[in-house]
Amino acid sequence: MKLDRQTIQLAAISLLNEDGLEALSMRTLAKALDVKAASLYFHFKNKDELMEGIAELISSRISQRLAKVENCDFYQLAHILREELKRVNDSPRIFEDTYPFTPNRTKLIVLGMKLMQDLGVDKRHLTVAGNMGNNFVLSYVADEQYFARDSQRQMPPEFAEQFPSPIDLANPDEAFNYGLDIFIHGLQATTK
Amino acid sequence: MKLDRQTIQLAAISLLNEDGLEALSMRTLAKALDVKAASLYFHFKNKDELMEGIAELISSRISQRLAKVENCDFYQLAHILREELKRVNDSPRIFEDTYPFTPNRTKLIVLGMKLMQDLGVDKRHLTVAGNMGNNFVLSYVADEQYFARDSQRQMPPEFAEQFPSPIDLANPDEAFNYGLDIFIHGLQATTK
DNA sequence: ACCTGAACACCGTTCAAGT
DNA sequence: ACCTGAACACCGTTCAAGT
Repeated sequence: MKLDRQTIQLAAISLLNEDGLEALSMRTLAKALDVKAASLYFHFKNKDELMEGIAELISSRISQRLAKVENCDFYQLAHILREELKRVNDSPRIFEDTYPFTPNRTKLIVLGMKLMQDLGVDKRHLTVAGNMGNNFVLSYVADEQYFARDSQRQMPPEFAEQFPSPIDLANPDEAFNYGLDIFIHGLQATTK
Repeated sequence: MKLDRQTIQLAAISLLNEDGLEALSMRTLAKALDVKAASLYFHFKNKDELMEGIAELISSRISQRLAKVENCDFYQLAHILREELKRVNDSPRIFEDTYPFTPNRTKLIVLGMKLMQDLGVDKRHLTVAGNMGNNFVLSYVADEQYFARDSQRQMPPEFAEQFPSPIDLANPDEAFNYGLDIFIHGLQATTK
């Protein structure tokens, strides 16, 4: 078997999409690649570095898609970010768990802050606002994937009664836009 | 040794505050309690149930504090939530990983939604807005605790240059209020 | 240069057995 | 009722050894 970092990362993503993060071990990954676990350590220093590579790979996909968008605004960034995160099961957890300043991720962070500046956000607030926007999308996708996984563990019935037919994760696109609106209007309201 | 769920949960919180979540195993916890790992399974079905108990314990602390506040508004809920989460290292991760509808947590969710309704949020939007508010505080505390842990792994210097002297996690209280303002003003702007 | 066998020090969990 | 010994099936990681 001829391994390289790319094929290992892609195999890892396949496993994630089948069984989720907790089923992804160096051993199951090796087995999927028809290789021994120790071999992976020739290509990655450790599991953390592999996870970092996955986050970076996803970030590069996002960068590539963004490059094709002209006059990209913050809405489009948020939507593309969400879409690409959704393509990899448990990606929000992976992003939370890894070092964020790899090349393509840094590009995204810088772009996000630039687009916020275009929205009128003061320079002193950029890091907080950027973090908050990032956290919003990550948490949103995490909730979506959690919801998709356990259609069982829902709200207890007495609870559900109180909030009938809401715009919720059953209407995920609408709900995402609503959340995004809150954030963007909030940004603008606090900069005026 | 006379064990019960409370003492086990408190010992677990102590370990979290010393070495963080990844150092908390059933075995290290048992050792801290001067007992064997198998004993813990008399009191908790499994590790997940223990984690759920910890989240519920933190939620009960929050409930107790809130009970003493008269005319509680959404700001105060957010601040007390943040403060109590900060008392337990890696608590945001624990909240994300566990079933949310335990008794005291459910009380907090219902209260949060009520306070949002007071703010003028439409009933149809309550679940999304509630989730978003919850995610905001959890992510914020997670970032604070991450920042406090690795004072090393900072922004790379070329990056830091672009954003001089921001209101960021080095001014955590100010930054939290700024983020909270964004959220609340955004809520109000999208309900008008 | 790239992969493996074999080991090390861990995990969560179960369950018959002890008191 | 409450705890333990001993085991099972896993982890991530290392490293001498193979090709």
